[in-house]
Amino acid sequence: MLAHPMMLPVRFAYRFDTRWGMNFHTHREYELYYFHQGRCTYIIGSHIHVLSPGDLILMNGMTLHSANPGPHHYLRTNMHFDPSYLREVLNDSIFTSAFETIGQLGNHIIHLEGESRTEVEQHLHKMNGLYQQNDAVSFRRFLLALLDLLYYIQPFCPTTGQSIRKMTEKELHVQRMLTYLEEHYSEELHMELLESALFLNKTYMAKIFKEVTGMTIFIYLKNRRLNQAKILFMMDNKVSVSDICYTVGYKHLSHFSRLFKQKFGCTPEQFQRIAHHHKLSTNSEK
DNA sequence: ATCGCGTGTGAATCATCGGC
DNA sequence: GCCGATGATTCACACGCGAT
Repeated sequence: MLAHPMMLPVRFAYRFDTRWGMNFHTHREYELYYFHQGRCTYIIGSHIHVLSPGDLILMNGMTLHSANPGPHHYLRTNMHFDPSYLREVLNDSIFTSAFETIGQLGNHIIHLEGESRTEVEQHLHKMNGLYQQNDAVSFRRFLLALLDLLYYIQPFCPTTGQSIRKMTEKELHVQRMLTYLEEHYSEELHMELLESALFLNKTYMAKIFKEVTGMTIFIYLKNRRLNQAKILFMMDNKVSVSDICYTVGYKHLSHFSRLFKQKFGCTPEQFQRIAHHHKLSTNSEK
C-alpha cells in the first residue's frame, strides 16, 4: 500500500469552505467537484464556468484548472481518485462502463436541480460518513458508493461544455482573453498586442482578468506555457530543452529553466530524465 | 458597472558568465 | 554547442483615484 497521504488512491473532502481558490494546476487523478453554495468561477483549460449551487464537475485532472471564489465564502465537495486503482479493486467491466462518460480525456460540467440534486447531495453525505470510518468494509462501501454516483450522473453527462448561468459582460471579456491566450500563448505576447487584438484597455484587462480568474494574465500565461512544456517532455524524451523552451513561447533558456524549477522543483533536464525513466519502468511492467 | 490614467514595486527579459 | 546561474534593465500590474 502507498503510504504518503498525497499518494492515496482516493481523497474525499466533504463540504469544505475556503476563502481562496486553488492555483492553476494539473494532477494525474480524476476529479469530481460538487458545488454546494456560494459564488465561484471555475477555469478549466481556456473556459470559464460561472458556478451556481447544484453544479457538478467531472474531469480528467490533466487539464489545467483552478477555482476562484474571490473574496466570497463557498462550500464544495471534491474528490480525487486514481482510475487505475479503481479498475484494480473493482470489477473491471462494471468500472469501465461507469467511466464511458468521462472517456479518455473528456470533462463534464452538469447542473442538478430538484430531486436529482437532493439525491446527489444525500449521496455525498453518505459517502462522507463511510469515508470517515477507518475500517476496510466502510472503505469498500465508499468505493461502491462512488461507482453508484458515477452511474447516477451518467445520463446527465452529454450536456458538456458551457455553464448554465449567463456570463456578465466582464466574464465574456475574460473568456475572449482566455481564448486569445490559448491560441497565442506560444508566441511573443505583450499587453499592447492584447489591446489591439481585443479592443480593450490594458489596465482594464489586467484588472478584470484577476477578478474573474484569480490570477494575473502573465501568471496564467506562465502556467499554461510550463504545463505545455511538461506535457511535451513527457511525450518525447529525445527533444532538447531549448526546443521546448522556444516552442512554448519563451525567448530565453535561462528564464525558462528558472521558472520551470520554481514550479516543478527540478530543472527541465532533470525532469526529462525522470520522465524518461518512468516511461521505461512502466513499459517494462507490461 | 464599465473604463482610463499615474505611480511604485516586483517579475520578466536581456546580457553574460561558467560548467559540462 | 547545450544548459543553468546571476546581475541589470524593461515592463506588467496593483492600487488609488476619477470619469462616464
